[in-house]
Amino acid sequence: MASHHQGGADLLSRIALNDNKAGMEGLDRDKINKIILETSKGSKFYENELKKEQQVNQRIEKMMEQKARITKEQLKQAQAEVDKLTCELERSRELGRVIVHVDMDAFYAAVEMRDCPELKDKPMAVGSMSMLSTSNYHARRFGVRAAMPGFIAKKLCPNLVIVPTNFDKYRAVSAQVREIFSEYDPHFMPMSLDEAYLDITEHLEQRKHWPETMRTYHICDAKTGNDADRSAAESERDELSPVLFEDSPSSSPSLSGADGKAEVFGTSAEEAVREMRFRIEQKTSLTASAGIAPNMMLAKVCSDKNKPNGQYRIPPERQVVMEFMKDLPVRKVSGVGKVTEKMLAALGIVNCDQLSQQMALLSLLFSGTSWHNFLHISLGLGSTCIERDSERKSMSTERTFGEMSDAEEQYSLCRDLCHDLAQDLQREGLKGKTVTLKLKNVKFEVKTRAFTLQYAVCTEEEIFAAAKDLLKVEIDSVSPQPLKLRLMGVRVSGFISAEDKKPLQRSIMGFLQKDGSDSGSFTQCAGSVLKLKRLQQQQREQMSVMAGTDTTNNSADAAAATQIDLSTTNNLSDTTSAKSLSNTNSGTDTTCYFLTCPVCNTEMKDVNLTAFNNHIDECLKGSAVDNEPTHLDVPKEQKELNSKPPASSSESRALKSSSHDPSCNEEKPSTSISVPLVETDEDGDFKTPFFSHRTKINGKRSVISKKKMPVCESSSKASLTTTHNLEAVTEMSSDSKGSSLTCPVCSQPQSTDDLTLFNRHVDMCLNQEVLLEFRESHPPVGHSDEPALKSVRGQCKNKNNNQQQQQKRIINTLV
DNA sequence: GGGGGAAGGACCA
DNA sequence: TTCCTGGTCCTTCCCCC
Repeated sequence: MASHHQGGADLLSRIALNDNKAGMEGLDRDKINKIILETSKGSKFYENELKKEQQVNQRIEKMMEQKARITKEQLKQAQAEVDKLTCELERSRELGRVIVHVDMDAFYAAVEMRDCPELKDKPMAVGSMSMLSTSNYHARRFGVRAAMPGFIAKKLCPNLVIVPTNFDKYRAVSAQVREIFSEYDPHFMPMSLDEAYLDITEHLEQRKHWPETMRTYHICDAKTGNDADRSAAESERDELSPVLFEDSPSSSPSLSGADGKAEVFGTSAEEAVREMRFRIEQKTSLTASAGIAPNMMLAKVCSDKNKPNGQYRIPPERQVVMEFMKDLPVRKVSGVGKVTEKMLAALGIVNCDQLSQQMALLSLLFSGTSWHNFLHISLGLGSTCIERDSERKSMSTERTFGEMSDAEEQYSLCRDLCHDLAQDLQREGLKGKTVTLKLKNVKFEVKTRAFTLQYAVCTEEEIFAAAKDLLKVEIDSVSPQPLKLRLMGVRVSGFISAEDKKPLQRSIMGFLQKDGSDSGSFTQCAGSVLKLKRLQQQQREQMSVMAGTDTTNNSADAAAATQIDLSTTNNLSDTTSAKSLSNTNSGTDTTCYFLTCPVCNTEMKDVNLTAFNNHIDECLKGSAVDNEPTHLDVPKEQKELNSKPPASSSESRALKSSSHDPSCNEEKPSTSISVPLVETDEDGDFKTPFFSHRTKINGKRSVISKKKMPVCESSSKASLTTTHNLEAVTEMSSDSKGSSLTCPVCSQPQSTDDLTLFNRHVDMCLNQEVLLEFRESHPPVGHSDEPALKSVRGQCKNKNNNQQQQQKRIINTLV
């Protein structure tokens, strides 16, 4: 390995030159590594790399210890398992598909050189002083390569020209190339702007019957007509290619047939791919390399084989495949990076032949997925099915900057990131439930902190609400020291499926999104109350519609929304809006609610808690999940409205403090927990999470668990926490920017310097006083040892478990 | 032991 | 002086049934 040549550089395989790239052969590695080391040494980045390197070394040490403990017997057994699996894999080996991997040569650099011919003789790279995206082949001679910071590249090659990236241009060229791809495989799979997998099996089938005219391309005609501004560059095309790729094993068709006007391509796979590359070059003046093989793994390796401007094919014969794999260094395989390479090297495994020799050992040292992957590689197996339109799993945005220690600045940046991300998400119509904050401190240590909401989000306010809480925890954890950051990123994942997306959230968010969002936190709070009031008004209107005839999809939304309305308001002073729906009687138990049975999903209008609990008990006893309850008169329409009963994050808190569950007795945590969650409501978008109908849950778990919510215990209590904050906020906003305000519960003035602290205080008061009162006035129906009810509670708790876990973590950090 | 979330890391272009 | 960005997948840990 390169790094071994360096004295004491054993730890630096991470930082040393990686000559895995095309065009990097035969360099003076020692000299290059020396420069890289000298330039890097002492930097925070270097220190961090050193640390990571040591971690890898420790992993290797552990692995070697493990290896030493392996007995012959174990090895024999493992070998048997490997053999068995090998047989199965062999049997299912598929050689029938023709998979092509196409990779544009030094793409960004090539585009820049094409458009600026004076660059073509110079070593150049695309990127900045901090990071290069790619380099041309002149620069590679100096050891300059992608993923290298520009300032180091400059040390290696003082004459290096660094051109800033121009993604719009690359995207445009990429679109041209993809147009060609789609003619060979309409379902091709783009991997990046410059790379794609194609399955040309069908194309070849048709191609067999094509007349020669359909396989004939004229050397200049194929060029696009809309590139007038590029004509100068194009005129130099013929000179460009050889300069770009001096020692290339060129098979460039346009050059080989330069004297002829037209080129006729054959019907074989090689000819089809050669034609495709020819057309790419004609259209863009850029060259591409390609690999043709029976599967994606092999095709990818092949495309690198004759790079640049070349192609390589592995025919669909097992023997040839195995022969090809034998000498292939494992590092050449996509998915084997420097860490895996180093770990395998420690076991004496460098090429794929050795890999297959050591499979039994590997099966004992690596996880199932890992060694199965190794086995696939060693057999030359890979995916033969190009996964079309695979769904995106996450979306994120991140930014690197100079040291940033000011918390205000950090929050502001966080909001900016959320803004950008929200735009991206909305552009793709995505909503996700998990918000992850990524932080890199000035020592290059990366931290991620995630929070999973019970509902999917996509707006700036929603994402920021979660992200800023995560950020706050991190800032607080080092306080009074400042958090010194160099990167911040925000990610949203856990996208809900199209099915889940449909009814509820969209329509509720729809109500709210009609309003523009304000920027200051106080005005946002005020705005949130206004929005809430408007929502309540809308819900009232919809309620009356529902009570009448209309029970379409929207009504389901409205019903859910109405429930939120009730559960968030009916227990506190602002009963004005709730009155129209709940008859607030003086008696404790007679208050009527609009509720959903967690067992049978039936919605009940104007029921009191006792009746409702009785209903639940009946449902549970009969375990008649889908039976219609007969003891409560429920209008038919309402039953259709219950696809998404609401639950609030506060509910989990309320549950947690339930005095009936011994494990849920920590009053304090449950109050602190609510802080970050309640704060997330500030934008006025409804933050109250819902139990969503996840198909998985529907399919697998008991029906009870999917929507359990002992209403007397959770909904009503939840409302306390949710509402008081809005009220607090109301006061605050009316108070403009006063520095103190009165707690609505204990009536004591509180500082408003920190909204979080204020909310925490109110939560505490509520949980201590109001909840107790509430419990007294609403004793749970039945006794706590009544099995049915217990079970409901238990499962309810379950449902909120993960959130609680997260909350606990936050508390721990806060405390 | 399995499921699921969180956190961190490997790897890719 | 200065070491990216955006994505996926995997592993490990933890908690709960």
